[in-house]
Amino acid sequence: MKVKRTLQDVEKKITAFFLDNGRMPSYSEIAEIIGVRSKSVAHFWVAKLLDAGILQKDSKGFLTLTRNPRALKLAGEVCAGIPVPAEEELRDIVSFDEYLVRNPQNSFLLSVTGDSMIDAGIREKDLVIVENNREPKNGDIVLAEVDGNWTMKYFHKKGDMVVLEAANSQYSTIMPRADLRIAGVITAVVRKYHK
Amino acid sequence: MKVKRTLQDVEKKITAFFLDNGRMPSYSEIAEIIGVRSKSVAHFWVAKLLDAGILQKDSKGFLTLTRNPRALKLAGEVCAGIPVPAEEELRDIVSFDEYLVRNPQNSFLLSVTGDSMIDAGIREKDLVIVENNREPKNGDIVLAEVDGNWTMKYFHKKGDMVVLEAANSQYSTIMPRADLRIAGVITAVVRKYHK
DNA sequence: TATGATATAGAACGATCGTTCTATTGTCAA
DNA sequence: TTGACAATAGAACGATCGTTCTATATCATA
Repeated sequence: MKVKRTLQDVEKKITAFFLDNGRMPSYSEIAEIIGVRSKSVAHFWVAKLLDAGILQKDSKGFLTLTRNPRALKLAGEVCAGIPVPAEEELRDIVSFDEYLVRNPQNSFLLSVTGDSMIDAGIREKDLVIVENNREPKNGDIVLAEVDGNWTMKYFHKKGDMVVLEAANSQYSTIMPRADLRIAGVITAVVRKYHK
Repeated sequence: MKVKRTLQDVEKKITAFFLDNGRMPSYSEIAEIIGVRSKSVAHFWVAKLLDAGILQKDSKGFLTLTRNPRALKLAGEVCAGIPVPAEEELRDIVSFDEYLVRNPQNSFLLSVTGDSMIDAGIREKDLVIVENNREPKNGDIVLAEVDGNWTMKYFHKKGDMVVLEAANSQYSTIMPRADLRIAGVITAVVRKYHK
């Protein structure tokens, strides 16, 4: 009933602990989760992981994960034959939370209803991230109150005239009166298949 | 030059530390970041935050943040007048990383080129999350190699016959031969405006 | 001004931390 | 079988942790 412990095993268990608890385990806890009774054994394995570059220590000597455990690999690294986007921006995506939301305090989520933005690729049940306290620019998609209903429209401003335009030919362009209320600007769209 | 310290000030500084360092600060560090010289002062303020429910302690006594600092508010809580989706699923979204990616190890990112899925709301420069090691079902969008090119298509299987269909009327339906390669199933789409 | 509440400083305490040491066990190749 | 190395156990150490204490400074209000 002997099991051979590998670097990957230990890494996975520490990563799992981090994801579960939101912090790194102490050496006592590492000993516990890898199934040994001595802290020095945990120290022994952590030294290996540090040596392999899988773990790091920050400036205060605390253990940290070298790579974001939720980071996704890029296509080019995974599957030869798939064209590599090679966009520099992509290399920095380690967290969708950071990538999608610039200003968490001033943003909120909205589940899309209706088809007024279908031609812009925004569909029913998509989630949109709306950021308030942001000045809409021409061509932005905004969340606005029109005739008592909240909808999403393209925003255009010509001089002092504001025009709200749907991305759906079945809707007509709207030129609201003074009581226009704009709740925010859509900064991102996410859609999940396979719930 | 006296500044009045408030609960919100301290909360913000601790949250900022957590976001920067990926861990909670020690009491010494809290004293440092709020600008006092004594650990007991940090303890004094942490006690207040614990009392207010802004901070918590986990089972081991370690400080943790009560709420995810990156979590987005739901529309209904933020802006009265905006229709509340009231979908139960929405209440659990605290992290896009967790929400979008079920299986980080077997998923990768791809930047979309081409317009073959435009009618499915997947546009050029969108990011799609592709999960391999998943059996495609009818109606799924898959990443497949067709005639030496990688494209995204709807997947349909009728008996033993596999049909790949674009979501763009300008493309014809493809019924590949035996050398069909499917790299994975698209599980999510994200689009960011305002880079 | 007097008084109480609030906020800060600094010292002290036991507990736990990370680290290091010795000793023992297990594994595999010579 | 034997020797070399890897892996584990357990004890010990100083350092830092979180906590608690007393004492002082600041502020609002009576």
